[in-house]
Amino acid sequence: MYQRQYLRTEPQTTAHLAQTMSLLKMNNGELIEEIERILNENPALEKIEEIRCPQCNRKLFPGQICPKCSQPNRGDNDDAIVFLSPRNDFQYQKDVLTDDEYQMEDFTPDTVELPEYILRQIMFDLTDSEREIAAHIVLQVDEDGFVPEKNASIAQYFHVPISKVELIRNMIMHADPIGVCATSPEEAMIVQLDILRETVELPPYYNQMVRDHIASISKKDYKKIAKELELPESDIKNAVRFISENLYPYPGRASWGHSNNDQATQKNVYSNPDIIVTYSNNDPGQALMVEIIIPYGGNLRISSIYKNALNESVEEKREDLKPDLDRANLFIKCLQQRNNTMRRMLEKITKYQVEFIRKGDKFIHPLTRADLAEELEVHESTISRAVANKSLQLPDGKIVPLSKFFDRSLGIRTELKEIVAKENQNKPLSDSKIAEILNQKGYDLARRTIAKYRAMEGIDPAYMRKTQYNEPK
DNA sequence: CTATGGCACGGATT
DNA sequence: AATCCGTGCCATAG
Repeated sequence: MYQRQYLRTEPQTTAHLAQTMSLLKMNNGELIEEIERILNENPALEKIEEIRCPQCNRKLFPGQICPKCSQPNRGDNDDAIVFLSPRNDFQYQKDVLTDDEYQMEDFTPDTVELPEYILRQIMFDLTDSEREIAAHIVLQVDEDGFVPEKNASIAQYFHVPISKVELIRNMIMHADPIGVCATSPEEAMIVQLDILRETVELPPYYNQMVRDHIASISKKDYKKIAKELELPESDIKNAVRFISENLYPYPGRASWGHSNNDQATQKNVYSNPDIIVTYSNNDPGQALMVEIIIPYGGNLRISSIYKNALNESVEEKREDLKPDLDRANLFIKCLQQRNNTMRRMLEKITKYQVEFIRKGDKFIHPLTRADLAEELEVHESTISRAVANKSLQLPDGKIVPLSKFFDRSLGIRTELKEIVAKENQNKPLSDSKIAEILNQKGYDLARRTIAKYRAMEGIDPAYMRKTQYNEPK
């Protein structure tokens, strides 16, 4: 049985190989576009609307996991059940920015293109007159991602009720980047919280903290907040950590704090994930469910009409039809290939990184694409492509690039963050001191490297951390 | 003199 | 072959 699977994954022809490779490096957003393109262009391929299991072709309800095919994978991996999920209730935006684009250093939100980018996402849900209003709002967006003009004044300008403007602005704010065109950082962050709530449970007081206490948060005056909300200070600290890790006050910049350390929050990418990891039954004690989202609206098939046409047609016409048929066949095969590779890869990754998924950044194991390639008996570049551009949602709701699983320094960086968080604010640790501590813990690192990690995490140098404390203004 | 950031080199990774 | 990453050296600021 091992044999059979091996044969199925091994490409047979060069055309097969080339197409599989190009499909492999696409994320779901791109894949949808590609499928649409092929559907339009090739009459031999058709889409059937009901959802079927991509492996055994059994009919499924929307969102249902194939009961048959999720089972066999269980044997070789107790920690995670990896399966392909043919959801079509997932709305993908075609032009979401991939993680890599967010990470690119020279990527700056382009003030010319951002408005268009936003408009395209909401265009189809609006009437003509509403589009005009939306355009008016979006075109005013400043480089931080805000539109300060009040709804009331916009309403007056267009002679429409305020509620209508509110509705439209709300739609804009829910588009990517989330919170864009809000009037203030607070408003943007509230919207981001709402969106996060769709996948994660959050205490209700988070909203209040964002709305009323941003000033105190940036001053690190947790006591004041704790007092006003009548909550223990530890809760507040957790909340602040969550807020600073998951929300970004300037939707146009997509980063916290000042522009010089853009790297700091690159991990917060809001787009639809290609893979979703959850605990089965939402119980952290149970196995991980790894859901690889496959974005067909239904399955792809060779069109039966086309098949009949081919059989009934005369000899010379058959010559014309054959290439289409072959291409369609090939495409379907390549998609299966892609799915299979993704599944095999995810099985290994999740097994190897269970601790990281369950317990957090600190427990990440070192892993290189080369190792994985060897184990799966595929070429390194196959893994590279399979990892590229994909995003994965962790059980806690965070969406991270799949490449995070290969981050060599993440473990050390979180260790570093903890050290800094615990340090005495009056005598901050210098880089060399931190290096010493880390060396004692068994990490072999140079002082210079600490400085780099600090910058990555957006932590200020020691002298800055000191003065910050007793300087209110 | 100490702490830190910029530049650049070489080895590993993709 | 291109890119990323850790590190050493040096200039600068306090």
